[in-house]
Order: sequence, then C-alpha cells, then structure tokens
Amino acid sequence: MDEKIKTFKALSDKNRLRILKLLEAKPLCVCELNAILEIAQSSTSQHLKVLKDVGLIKDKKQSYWVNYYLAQNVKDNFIREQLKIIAKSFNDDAVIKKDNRMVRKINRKSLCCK
Amino acid sequence: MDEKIKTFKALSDKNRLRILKLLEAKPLCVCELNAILEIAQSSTSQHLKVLKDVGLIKDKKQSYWVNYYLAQNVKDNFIREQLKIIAKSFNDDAVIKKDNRMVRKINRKSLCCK
DNA sequence: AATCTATATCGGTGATTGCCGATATGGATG
DNA sequence: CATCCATATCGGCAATCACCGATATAGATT
Repeated sequence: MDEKIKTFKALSDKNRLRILKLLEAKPLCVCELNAILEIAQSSTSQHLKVLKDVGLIKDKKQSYWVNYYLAQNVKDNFIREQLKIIAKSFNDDAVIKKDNRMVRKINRKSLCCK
Repeated sequence: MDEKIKTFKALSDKNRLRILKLLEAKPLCVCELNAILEIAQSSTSQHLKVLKDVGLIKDKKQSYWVNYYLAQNVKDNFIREQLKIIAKSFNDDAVIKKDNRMVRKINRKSLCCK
C-alpha cells in the first residue's frame, strides 16, 4: 500500500508529469529536461529521483550524460497501468503540447556543453 | 492537467484509499467510516470532501445520514480508469483486509446514535 | 594524474497538507 | 418552533514537499 501511495505522490506533480510525457518522445538527459522545464537543475534531478524510486523511469549512463527513459516491460501491474493511463492522458493539454514540440527540436549539444 | 493532478493528490493518502476500498463493499455514512478509520470526525469529513471534489465518490442525504458511495458510470476516462485500478489493487494489504472484515460487521445504529 | 562537465546531494525557505478540538449548519424530530 | 444529531467548517499546529543556490561526485578527456 505504501509503495502505491508513493507512486500516486510521484504522479501528483506537474513537472514530474511533464517529464513522463517528454520521455514518451525519446530518452532524455537531465540538461535537456531542464531546458524544457525551466527550473533549477537540482530540482529536475530531484524529480527524476522520485520517478525512478517508484519504478516509473530508469536511467542509463552514456558517456557524459545520464539518459532517462520510461520503464519498459514493467512487471508491477500498478505501475504498468499508471504508465498506460498517462500515455493516454494529457495529450490535449497546452503545456504538454508545447513541451512535445520543443522536445522534437531539441539539440543536446547546444544545450548541455558549457 | 490540474484536475488530474488533483486526482492523483486525492489518491496519495492512506486514509482516503482506505475510504475508497471500504466503499467498494457498500455505501457508508461518515460515522461508519469514522469508526473504522479511527481518526477525528472532522478529518474523515475533510477526506470525503477531497474525494468528492474530484469525482471519485458521490453522496446522498438520507434521513439523519449522508451516505457516501463510489461514483458509478463515470464519464471521465481518467477517473474511471483510476477507480478500476484501485478496485484491482490493495486487496492483499493487511489494513485493507482488516477494514473489509470490519465493514461487513458494522452496525450503523450502534455506532452513530449518541 | 589533473581537469572538465553533467549530474547528484545538501541546507534552508515558503507553501501545502493532514491532523485535531471547537464550533457552525441544517435537516429531522418532538 | 425548539431541540437533537450527523456532518461540515474553522483555526491552529506539525510534518512534508517543491524550490533554489551552493557544493560534492564521478566518469570522460587531456
């Protein structure tokens, strides 16, 4: 029960839902997400930790970057169903549509190399 | 988007999930829920308000009592799906099982008439 | 090995939330 | 119409959370 409550809490935040919807497009690193969300890098990192802790997303280090992506082939029924619902939801939302347009234009190299 | 976030928040609380699972058994008034949850009456009332506001439950005044029940034939896809998932979830949980045993024994008259 | 660079973690702050006891409300009863 | 009773609302308190800037970390590059 506590684990599912933790999942509902993870899903109760606008920026975390935006992240999940962004990851539907493709795996993204922290700085890409950060650029779209327009919050502090530490905040993006925290949100990713919350989503990862409950099993909604996973990460994979690749050279300089940590790529985050939606969990695939999830065994947990509850998490799988929630991901399915989220995939069907929010697609008409103005912010989500704008985010989606941005994520398709994004160029990691121009964003992330200081 | 905000409405769905509100729904996730409503689902992010142990006592509110217990209420939803209790209402799967039958409609219940505040004092019955109260007796099972063992929290202050005002707290139970607050929780019911939160669940009702997002459309997960409804209420109907009948003589002295306000009966709360799970929303039926819900048009909103998101709410309907969440109710479906909740119906499938938590059934192995110790607290939920105990609550379920209690709700089948409960006698409104012995509980609610001061 | 020294230095970059992307990301994670830390400490602090304001906002939100769950809880309670006390009180208000409003429909039912006498 | 006065009273009763179940429920709703209010005010206050402690815990949790999202946010930030600053700093730590660790893998990649030189």
